Amino acid sequence: MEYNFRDIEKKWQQRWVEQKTYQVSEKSDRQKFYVLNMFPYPSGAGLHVGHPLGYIATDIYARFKRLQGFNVLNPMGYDAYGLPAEQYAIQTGQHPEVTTMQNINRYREQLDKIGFCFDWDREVRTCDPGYYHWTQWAFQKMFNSYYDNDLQKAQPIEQLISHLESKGTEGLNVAESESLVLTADEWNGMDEKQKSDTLMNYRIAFMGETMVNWCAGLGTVLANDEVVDGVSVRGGYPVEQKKMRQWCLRVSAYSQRLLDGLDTINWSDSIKETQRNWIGRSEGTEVEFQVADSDKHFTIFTTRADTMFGVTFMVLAPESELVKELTTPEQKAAVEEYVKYVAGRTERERQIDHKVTGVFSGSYAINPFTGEKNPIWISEYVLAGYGTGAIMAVPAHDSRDYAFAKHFNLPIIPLIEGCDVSEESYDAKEGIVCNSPREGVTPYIDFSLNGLTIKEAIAATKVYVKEHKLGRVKVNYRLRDAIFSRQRYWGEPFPVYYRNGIPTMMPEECLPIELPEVDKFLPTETGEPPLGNAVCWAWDEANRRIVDNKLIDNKTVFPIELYTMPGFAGSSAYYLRYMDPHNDKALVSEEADSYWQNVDLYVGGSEHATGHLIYSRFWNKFLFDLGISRKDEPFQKLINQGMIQGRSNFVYRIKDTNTFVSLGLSKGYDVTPIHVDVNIVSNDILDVEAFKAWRPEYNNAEFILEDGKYVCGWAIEKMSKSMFNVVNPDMIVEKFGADTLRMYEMFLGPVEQSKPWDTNGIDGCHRFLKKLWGFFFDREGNLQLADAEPTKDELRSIHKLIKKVTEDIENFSYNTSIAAFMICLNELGQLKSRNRQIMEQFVILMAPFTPHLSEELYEVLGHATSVCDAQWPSFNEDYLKEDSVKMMISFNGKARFPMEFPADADNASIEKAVMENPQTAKYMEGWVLNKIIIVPKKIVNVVLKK
RNA sequence: GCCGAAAUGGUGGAAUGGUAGACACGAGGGACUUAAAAUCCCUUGGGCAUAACGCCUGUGUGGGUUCGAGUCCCACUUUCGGUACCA
Repeated sequence: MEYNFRDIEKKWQQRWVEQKTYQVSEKSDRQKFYVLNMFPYPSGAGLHVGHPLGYIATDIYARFKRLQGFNVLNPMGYDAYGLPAEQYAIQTGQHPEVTTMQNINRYREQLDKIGFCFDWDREVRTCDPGYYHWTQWAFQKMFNSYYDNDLQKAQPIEQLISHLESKGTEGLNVAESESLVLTADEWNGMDEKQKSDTLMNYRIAFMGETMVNWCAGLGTVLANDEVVDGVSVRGGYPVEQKKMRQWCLRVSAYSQRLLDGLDTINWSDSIKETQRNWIGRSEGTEVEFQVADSDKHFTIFTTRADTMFGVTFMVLAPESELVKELTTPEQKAAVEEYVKYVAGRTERERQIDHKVTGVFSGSYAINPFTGEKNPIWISEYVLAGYGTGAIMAVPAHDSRDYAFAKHFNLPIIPLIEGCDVSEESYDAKEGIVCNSPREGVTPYIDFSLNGLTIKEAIAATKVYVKEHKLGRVKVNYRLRDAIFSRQRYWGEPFPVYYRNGIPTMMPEECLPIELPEVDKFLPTETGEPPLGNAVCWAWDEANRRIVDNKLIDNKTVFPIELYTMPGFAGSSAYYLRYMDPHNDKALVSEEADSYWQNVDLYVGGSEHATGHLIYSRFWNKFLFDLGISRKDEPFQKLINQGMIQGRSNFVYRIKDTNTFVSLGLSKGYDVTPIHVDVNIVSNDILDVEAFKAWRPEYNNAEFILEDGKYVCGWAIEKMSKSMFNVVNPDMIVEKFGADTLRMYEMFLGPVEQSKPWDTNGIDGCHRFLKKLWGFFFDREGNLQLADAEPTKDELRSIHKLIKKVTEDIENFSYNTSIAAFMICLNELGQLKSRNRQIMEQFVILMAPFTPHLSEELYEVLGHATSVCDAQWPSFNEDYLKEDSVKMMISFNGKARFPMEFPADADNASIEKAVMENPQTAKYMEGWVLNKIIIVPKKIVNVVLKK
């Protein structure tokens, strides 16, 4: 009887739904296990074979854990807000909700065919009001919180307000945009608007006037991780820097906790390292510089405090507030022109050419160590957003300062003994300090670094600076606050209205504030975001509801925020929502949260390292501070599945003809390689007739064949429609079945590794499943199992498998456990085994990989319950013991011949047997025995000397 | 530039410091069949042999540690990710 995978898979998929096999509840005595995939954005193109890779890996682990007795949560949902749906809406007028729902349905259809054990009752969609209710809610909580640096924790804003009321900013150690100094009287004397503006300096969700990545092509601002190489990740439009009023999240407040938390979680070193770099902690010193002939002063940040004596000029960022202040009247025109030039440069231009540009401000700063007057320059190589936006330049020991000094002919003072700075700067942090101060120069201060190592010099300078109140030790982080508003339609609306220009939160009980309908998805004619097109988008404060715009009177009816939230808003806490997805009273109930805790295993691509995986950790830490989330870190273990690349095929057309020449013969011709649809190529052999039918222009194509076949070339490229190398999982399921697809995707190689999809090898897995089927049934369909007690050989074979598969699944080494299945089945085949007990264990071991087939065979074996509720077999070491062991005899490390010994042979008897073996004498000729090294069950190495 | 990962047959990939190339694909040969499909068996890193199934060589390159190195150490080359005027 044939292995009819179509009927089997259909039958079990139906039964799983009917019997709610995958429904889980937190009301369980069993230990919990939470596995999670990064939920997909449902794109219009549907799933290709690369998408399910991570889902299958997770599914196998989830099923394995369930068989081991855990109560496993394995949910799935959709990250449904996003740009592509909106772009499509702008082009076609189709509402993004309509296309999004279509795409979701298509995804679901495709996912259902692969046989996942998702609990679909827990599905979430970020665009669902019941879901984004809690996104809005969290935003309001962030608005109403500030970050206390002493407690390292978010606190209610009311506490800060009462502090300001009684003490002003005195004794305040909190995360802030800029450090303000206020007395209690000053605070109490402020009007409502001033107070609101001041609090924005402290709120965790705040409105700030900041430099943003403005993408004109998309008509919106973007977060740093959404910009790569100066262009937008989506669409590749140029991005420029622009100062705009935006909602921001004070992610930077959590920098240290985000850094420290990395040590407590089980993620790959490379991802942790990427996050550490992104957070970019740097310990340094802030030093005050007095401006010459003026009472003005400013602060710089440096990690090289040891180089104070080598400063020859100062540099300000062109966007710095200091520029205006320090420019002298004579230089005003030149500086203004330069600032204008820099403003006109896009991010991309700045990144591509590092041109040395700059202008002199006219002012000088007094070096507190040397007393020298250093000219203050303005240059784009200093960034406004990092440190203080001002630096001290030490051209001898910083390559950027060096290039600048060379270009503008500024002095260069070497500070390390023996370093040569005639051609380039000496950036290394090694050597002995000299010229600090220089010989022959009257010391300005009583302080010398000469003779110290750089490390010592940095430490000594820090102490000096602190003691003499010249500055302070400071830790800087590269991590920036996240820009949290987007000028788009298809996102979560802000639950905020403007009460006389003051951003005001709508009452918590009124959430969710639903996304209004608009007739156009483009910005309004006056340049407002798309929500400006909404007719019904005003807040009636008294009646606490949304009303028509026309009613706005700014007395009782006020305008509502037109911005929407960015993509990461909805994806930051979705793992909590899965625990309790239908709760309309809370993000997650205490009961569900304390049972499920956090995600034990998270699987997704490493491209989210500096985006989602930072935001999510931040968001979770905030909720942890609020007592909502139980764990400080949301994802305990992270596996980054590799990308599935495409394997493209090429045909070779001889130039200016319609003749195609096979790969092996193409060298003799002048040919153009042309991508050909991989679906009409099999094992690199082109289906010539299908090719002719593929495109009209190939109707009358001619071919030069080799051995009667047309062999195609191939290359590994990104999987994309334009390369004709997209392989769809539905087609594979249709042809080979879901179990084969699941198995083959895992057989391709380690989950974490990127690899090309090659349909060619799938036959091997399919054949294996057919073979397994053949173990149960003969040609006529009669069950051919024996009820006998298993033999020793059978037991050894299956227990070897149990051991291997159990260990491999724990290590996500799925490809090797599949190999083990194949080996075991071959062994059982050689033993002519049809033992019922053995096969039952085999079927259970296979269940995570091939759930449909395992269910069917489990039923055939006479079980009325699902194989999901079977018990994972445990192995017995006793069965693994062999009667005899084969060992390789080697001489001086070179393997020579094998010998067999009784399993319990001791070293002495092995040595004796080896030395008595006639072959040994041959290899020992001309040598003297030195020693014999015996590696149990592996090798006997006879070490010889002359 | 900096950080990270990797490099093994025609291909995907296996190898707690212990017979390198498991398992699979592909390829070649054979069996069954009128034929094809399906299935099964044999061979398959390279070279030299094939009278003697034996010898040599082989995991990016060059060194080192070790009785023994794909694996550990040092230097280099290449590839792929990430990141970048972050002071």
